[in-house]
Amino acid sequence: MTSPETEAQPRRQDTTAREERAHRILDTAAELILRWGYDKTTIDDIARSAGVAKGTIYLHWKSREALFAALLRRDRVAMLEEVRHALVSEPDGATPRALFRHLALALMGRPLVKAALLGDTEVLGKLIRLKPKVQTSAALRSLSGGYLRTLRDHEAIRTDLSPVEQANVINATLYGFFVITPQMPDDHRLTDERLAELLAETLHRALDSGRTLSPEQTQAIARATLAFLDETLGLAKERLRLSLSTTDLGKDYAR
Amino acid sequence: MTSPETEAQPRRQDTTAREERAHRILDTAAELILRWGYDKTTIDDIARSAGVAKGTIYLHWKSREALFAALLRRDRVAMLEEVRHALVSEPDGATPRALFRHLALALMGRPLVKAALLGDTEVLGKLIRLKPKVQTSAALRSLSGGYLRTLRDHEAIRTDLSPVEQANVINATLYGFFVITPQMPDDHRLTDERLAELLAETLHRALDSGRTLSPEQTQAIARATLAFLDETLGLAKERLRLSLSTTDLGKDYAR
DNA sequence: AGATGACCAAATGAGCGCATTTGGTCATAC
DNA sequence: GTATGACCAAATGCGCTCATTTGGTCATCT
Repeated sequence: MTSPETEAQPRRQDTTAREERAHRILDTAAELILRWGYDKTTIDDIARSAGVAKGTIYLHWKSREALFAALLRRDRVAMLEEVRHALVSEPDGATPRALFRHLALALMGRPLVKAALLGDTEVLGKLIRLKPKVQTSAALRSLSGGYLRTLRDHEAIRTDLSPVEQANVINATLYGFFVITPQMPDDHRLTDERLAELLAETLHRALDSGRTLSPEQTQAIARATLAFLDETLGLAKERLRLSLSTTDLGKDYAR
Repeated sequence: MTSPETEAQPRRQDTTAREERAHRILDTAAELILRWGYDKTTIDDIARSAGVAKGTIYLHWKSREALFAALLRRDRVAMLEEVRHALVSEPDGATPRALFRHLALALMGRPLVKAALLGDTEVLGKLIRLKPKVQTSAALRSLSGGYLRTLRDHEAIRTDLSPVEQANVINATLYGFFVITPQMPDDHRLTDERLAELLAETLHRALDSGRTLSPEQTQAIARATLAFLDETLGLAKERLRLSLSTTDLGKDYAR
């Protein structure tokens, strides 16, 4: 017997090849959106550049918007993984400071994520212009939530500032460094590494409690930091999965 | 003898009344530009609201653009004077930290100066859109120049960061606090006073050398801080004077 | 002289028609 | 089942017109 439809997995041809194609399409989309911006990047362009027919793209995503959502999400996951990798290789261990530094550095190398964070209409065009709502995504929310509290509980950061105040400082500083960079006069421009270092140091000085931590506490902080990162990463991965799965061409991409 | 034209001052009627009228016009312009934005605020509107004829406005400024330049400059001078006043009344004396705090607070109360600083096209419209050049005005330049060096020389601020790096930190942080504020979710919003305090403290921690200064050094810092402020203020006043003098309807308003 | 507002050239903006493009579908081919 | 591209309704962009508005001037009045 051939047992035609009792397959657990709905048999689809070469799942790997499908995924590869999806990524190829996203690669092309990334290239085009960075060159021409969202508004001027058409599905036809992407299909042609990726060497597939237009219809094929709609076998992967239900709309143009969904494709770009997937693109953004993929980039975000890649960035977070990059951060995670750098963080575990960090000699000092996973300190908040190291987290900020690697996060900043990774962000600078991801123009798409950066554009999304800054709400850059130049690149993201109407994708943003029409919904400037959810920008401050769940990431920062959850950051100002759980992680900050944990750091406070361990007295790794100051307790004389409320979590809301600390979130403001973090947001503002992070944001400021990214907005100001491209518009500094040439003779004031620093390397990405230096900027990331300065940003991390500024936040460190702004928030650090200054007290010397016991090895146990340091360990706990490192664990919490990685846990926070993994949580964020997991969430981002889940979102990405939704954006890539064929079965579920969900219509919700709230960033 | 009536000595008709040997008067030293070219006799013009009631200089005071003229100035008052100029300010009344600027007041109306300020109100209108904040309500409707630069693009939608017409000379006719201003004239009508200020109770003068359109021609009269052109007795004060040679163009619409010149009028708004005067407006910006007047606001900047007022803001700097406000800062100066707050700074000399400061119990701690004129520390850089107090300077930043008062500057931030004053800035928050001056939507026009803030809009100019942030390049807010919503308010300033084409006035900015056409010349996004000179934005980072001479103020910040001279700040990163003379004043920072003085602070370094007195070892009031760290010497392990270059002036350029310090300028980046200051710019980014300042900028970040202002950009992020309006777009924070409601439950994360702080008062202007608290924000200014946080900003000043963040910069203080980021830049301060941490060493205890002798009374003489403190004095020197205070003097330098006030001197810097006065220098900036003097420059701003000079610019404003050019924007208000009838004799010289100069065409240069490079911010 | 100082102030005014009618006046004008230029800019702006709304509306319209038309050609092209674009996102998305689906009958067809493999 | 999978991929394709011809196909279509809708959107976009462009050129144009026409009416209104607007910045700026200047003859006139005070």
